[in-house]
Amino acid sequence: MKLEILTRSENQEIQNGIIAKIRDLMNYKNLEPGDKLPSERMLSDKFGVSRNHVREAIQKLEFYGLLVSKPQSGTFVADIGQVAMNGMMKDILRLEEPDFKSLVETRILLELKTVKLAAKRRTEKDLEQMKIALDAYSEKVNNGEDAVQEDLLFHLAISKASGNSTINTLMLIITPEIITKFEEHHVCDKGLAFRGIQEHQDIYDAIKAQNTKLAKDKMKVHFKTLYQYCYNI
Amino acid sequence: MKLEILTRSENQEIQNGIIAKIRDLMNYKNLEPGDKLPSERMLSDKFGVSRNHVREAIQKLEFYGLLVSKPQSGTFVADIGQVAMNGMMKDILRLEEPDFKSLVETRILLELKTVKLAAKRRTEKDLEQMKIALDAYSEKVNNGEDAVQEDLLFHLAISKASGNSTINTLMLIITPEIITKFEEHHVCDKGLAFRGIQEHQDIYDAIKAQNTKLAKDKMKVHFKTLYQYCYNI
DNA sequence: AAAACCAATATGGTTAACCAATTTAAATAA
DNA sequence: TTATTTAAATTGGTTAACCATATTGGTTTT
Repeated sequence: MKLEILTRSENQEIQNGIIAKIRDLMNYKNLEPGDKLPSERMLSDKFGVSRNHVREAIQKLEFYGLLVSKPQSGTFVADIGQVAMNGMMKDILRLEEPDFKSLVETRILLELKTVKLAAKRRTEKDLEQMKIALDAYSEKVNNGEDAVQEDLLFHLAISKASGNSTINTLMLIITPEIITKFEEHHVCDKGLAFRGIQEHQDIYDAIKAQNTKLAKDKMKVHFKTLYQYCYNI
Repeated sequence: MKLEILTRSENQEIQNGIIAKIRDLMNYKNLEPGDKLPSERMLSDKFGVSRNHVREAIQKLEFYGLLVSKPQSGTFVADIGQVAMNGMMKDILRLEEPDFKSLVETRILLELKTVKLAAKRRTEKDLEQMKIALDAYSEKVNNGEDAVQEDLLFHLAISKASGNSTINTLMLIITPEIITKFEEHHVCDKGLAFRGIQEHQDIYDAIKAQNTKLAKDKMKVHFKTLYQYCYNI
């Protein structure tokens, strides 16, 4: 419970500590792109932490594209200059848990653009998938059940229809957070859900008709309540 | 070299395989939100893979918010329904390496909105940071050096000034990929870079003046060349 | 002197053993 | 029978040992 959160943030702290030490080392040694980092064992020894922690820190930096590990060879500085390296390190270290408002704001701005792309590029198969998600949502709502998941799945189907794999990935990253926060803040009441059926249908129709402007407008309507909620919190 | 990529994609494959097996197990056992997954040892035994692989797969699913691990207790299905669970699992398994076009497209749509937020919310400290990044860029370009990193750092400073932590995180995720692809595709020639100085200055001035519309327009100008390049590739 | 070869070393990745804490259930007391 | 205590088993996390291979330095051969 509370301990779990504590240890988790503690872990985050020591991992960030290691990342900071790696950054300092890279600056001190003036490591340039392509240069090799000391081995994981040396780093764990020098920093006085376990090799696993070093590995995890390196993997995180690898995720952000700052390092590249080659098996049986070493870990290398990615092809990114020292300035960008320091700047991104700083950002990564200051990464905070995204707040609800910024999540919703980002989702809205992403989806308003995504729905236009979807209307432009959707294939027949995309339409099928969206229809399935739409029906699943309607059924849940009509049965008086909670339908937050089906709601988000419909929106994910749209992002997939946008034909933009990056957007799809980003939506995938923020969606679970949104679901969690939605349920925390009790965003979706029954009335909202019922209205949602028609709104979803409108969006679907606009995408099917490949009417980009209408699709965006309908999405705007759909987000109206959420938008107000977001800016009054 | 090529082997490295091969083994990497192989790893990806077995990890995806494990994720698929976890999904099947969850469906077969009808696991609901809050239910406990079999222990890592049991899973590694049942699937015939090492416990580390199971752990990594679980951690990936944890990153996407589908599972929650509690120390000395177990791994639990997140508070997300079976429908959403299956949908997201499917998406995660089909995650592909983002292509250049979708990366650029996403960056443009994100930044056109971000710059407006930045113009609205920027603090004095944000301005300072942006100025530093701006000067660093100018200096590199005037010295005839490559300035892709400094360019991106300026844009990251904008996203930070937007006051939206989620956008900042997403930008942070796609930036390294963009840098890499830029250098692969040789997007930035000298002429472009020189023009970039004035364009950056214009954007900075607009943000400083808190003129949201102007800021967006100047950003559009800045992206014009990139935009064309992106849609003619 | 230069090139080719080989063994020794160093490296990231993998597997197995270990730990602290939590959960479970059995034993005991009421 | 029920409530309480306690000990054993289970769990995710951590540490240490192990593996296959790329790299390196020296040796030999041409």
